[in-house]
Amino acid sequence: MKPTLQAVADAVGVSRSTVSNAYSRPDQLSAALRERILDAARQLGYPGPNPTARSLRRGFVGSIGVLFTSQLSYAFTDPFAVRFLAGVGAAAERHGTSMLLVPLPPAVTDARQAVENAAVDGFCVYCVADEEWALDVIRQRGLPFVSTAARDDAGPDERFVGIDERAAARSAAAHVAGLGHRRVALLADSVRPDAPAGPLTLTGVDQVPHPTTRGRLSGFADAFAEVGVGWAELTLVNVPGNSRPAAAAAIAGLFDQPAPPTAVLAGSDVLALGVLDALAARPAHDRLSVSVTGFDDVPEAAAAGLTTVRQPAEEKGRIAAELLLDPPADAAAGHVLLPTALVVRESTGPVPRS
Amino acid sequence: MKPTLQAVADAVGVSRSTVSNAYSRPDQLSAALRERILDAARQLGYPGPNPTARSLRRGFVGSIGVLFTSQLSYAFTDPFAVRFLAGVGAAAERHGTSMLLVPLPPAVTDARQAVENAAVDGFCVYCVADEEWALDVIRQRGLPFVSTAARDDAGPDERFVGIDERAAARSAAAHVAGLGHRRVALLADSVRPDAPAGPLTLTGVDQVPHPTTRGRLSGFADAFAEVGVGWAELTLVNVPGNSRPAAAAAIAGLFDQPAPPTAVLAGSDVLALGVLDALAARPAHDRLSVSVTGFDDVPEAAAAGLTTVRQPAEEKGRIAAELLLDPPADAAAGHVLLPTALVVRESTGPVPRS
DNA sequence: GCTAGTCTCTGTATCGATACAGACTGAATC
DNA sequence: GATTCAGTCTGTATCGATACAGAGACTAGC
Repeated sequence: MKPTLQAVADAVGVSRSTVSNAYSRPDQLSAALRERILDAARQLGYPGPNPTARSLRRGFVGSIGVLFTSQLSYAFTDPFAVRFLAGVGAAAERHGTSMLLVPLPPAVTDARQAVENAAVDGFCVYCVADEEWALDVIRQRGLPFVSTAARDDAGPDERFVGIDERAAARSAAAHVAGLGHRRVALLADSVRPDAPAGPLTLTGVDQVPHPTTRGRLSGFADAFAEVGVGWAELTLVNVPGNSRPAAAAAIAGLFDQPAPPTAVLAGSDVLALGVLDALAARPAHDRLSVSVTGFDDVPEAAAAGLTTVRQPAEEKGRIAAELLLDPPADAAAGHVLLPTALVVRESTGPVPRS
Repeated sequence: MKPTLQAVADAVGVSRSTVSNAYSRPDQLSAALRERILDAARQLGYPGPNPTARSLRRGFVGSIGVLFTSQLSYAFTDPFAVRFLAGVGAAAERHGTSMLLVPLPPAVTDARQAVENAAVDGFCVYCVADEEWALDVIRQRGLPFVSTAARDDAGPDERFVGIDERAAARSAAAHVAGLGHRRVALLADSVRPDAPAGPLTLTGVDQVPHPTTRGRLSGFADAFAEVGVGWAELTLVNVPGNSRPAAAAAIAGLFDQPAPPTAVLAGSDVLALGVLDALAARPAHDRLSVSVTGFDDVPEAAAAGLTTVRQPAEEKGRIAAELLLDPPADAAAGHVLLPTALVVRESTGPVPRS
């Protein structure tokens, strides 16, 4: 058994408080005694104050949780998520705070427990799918958090960093619409919680529970409504999970239909790259005639010539962590909107005449 | 103030133990009482057992630390490190364990503290630079750990997962030597703790403190010794920090010398890609005539046509976490050597005649 | 009717530290 | 010589839970 503070105190013949002070408040005792104590501690093999006990007594932990409302493994697969993490890490580094990555089991009950058990001082919630339950747990625990999705029911003191999803998505769709495309597929991750992969019919975009996805799909719809293409005429495709293979699989059947889409608007670059993968496996005709857009502008998008919407990834993470670690006094400053930009590359072009 | 277990116990009129059992050991009380307790807890807004207090009492935390002996920000910049993390994450996910990423301040004293204060049950130490001090702290704390660098002074029960660095590096160097190269530069991160960027003279490879770097440089040297090129004839170049720009900057001056190297062997893909960046900024002649090899085989290496040594990144992370989370009974099984393979691409070719 | 055994629930000790009020000492001030 | 004060150190209460031994009540078995 490792010795405790008490053991060191006994060895030196001082009180426990004094040993504690030797570690945590050196100004509270003479330098000589402090040296004697640290020497004795070394000699006994005392590992230093127990971090858990310290946290309990002090009332804070010194680490923040990062929550991905999807399998943790996905987080490392999506370059955007990785850049986001890098941003959080940079801010954490500056504050001397650690980051706890909490994997969420698939079953909601277990996932709730995971969030309940996380020893952290607050959460950065990176929103992928439906995370309302996670926010509930965090609120219940009374912990502060920063979300990356704008939610209507957000309380006044709930912090947020993100983009105007709807306007950003609209810019991409307007570009595609401007190129003449009218038969269009919209591709998104987890449109509905338990929907299967592939085409999905919804009466309206308001049926999409996740605010980020809903925002992007709304933006897409806006731009097409403007050129006379209604929601019902757009093909909505669900992908369960934000990964290239999943997107490729979900979209595959679409191009064999009688009147296939001439453009695919994806809710993320990872999905869009999956679409390009699927197209690459098809005859050259398809490959060249279908326009594809993504969202995020990850490094791979540039390499693939993907038209996409750029949003600042690292900054998003950095700001999320900073909003969490030193909250602005002004509530309005707790709500940060980042700029986006449409990046046009080779993956979009005019509708081919056929 | 949030209510505690005691508050719930008082409200229901039972003992604290019983409330605790309602959460942690449902089989210890009747279903009816349990429901009553949980109801009361809901009503009072009790956030559930405090994770810190629970950890203290139970004696374990339920999370493992991942230590990068470099700025945490770098970890997200190196695709190999990201894949490693993904592997750790996958294993952690299966075990229901969280991952704590601990940023290390530049000053060693502060860094030691960071490791001392981390509330974790053990560490995966991803080795980049010198981390002997970190291992000391971990040993002092009596925590288990898994290292990715083979060290000579490792105790019998110290776990390890890695590759035969020397043999792997040798295979790359032998390939380059076989192509006829004799004027060669070796590029590595943090060859010596405080050495500046650029060429560095060492009397021998044994002067390199970090075991991984030493292993790789030894392997490079082995292959060239075999074709009659001694250590003194090789140009050793130090890069402070494992990043593309740092590598590009460190190597830049080399090609303006009278007899520039015809090949550069880098200790990692990130460094090698930096060398390619530097070459891309030079006249076509240089670009085409210098052979470059990397190490790791990150996805970007394939895209860049980089000849490199492949090692399984995710598996390394996964196995590291598994060795930590359920240690093999047999000590020998705690020492895992992964396979490597030389991947020849376009970045290496015969020495140009000039 | 008595002993055993099972279910529930309680009470006390404990995990390992930090906070805070106060005691003591010796020097400086008037 | 009394007062003040800074500098050190101690003692007790506390952070919020879980472990474990054991007390009662109740059912079974003989």
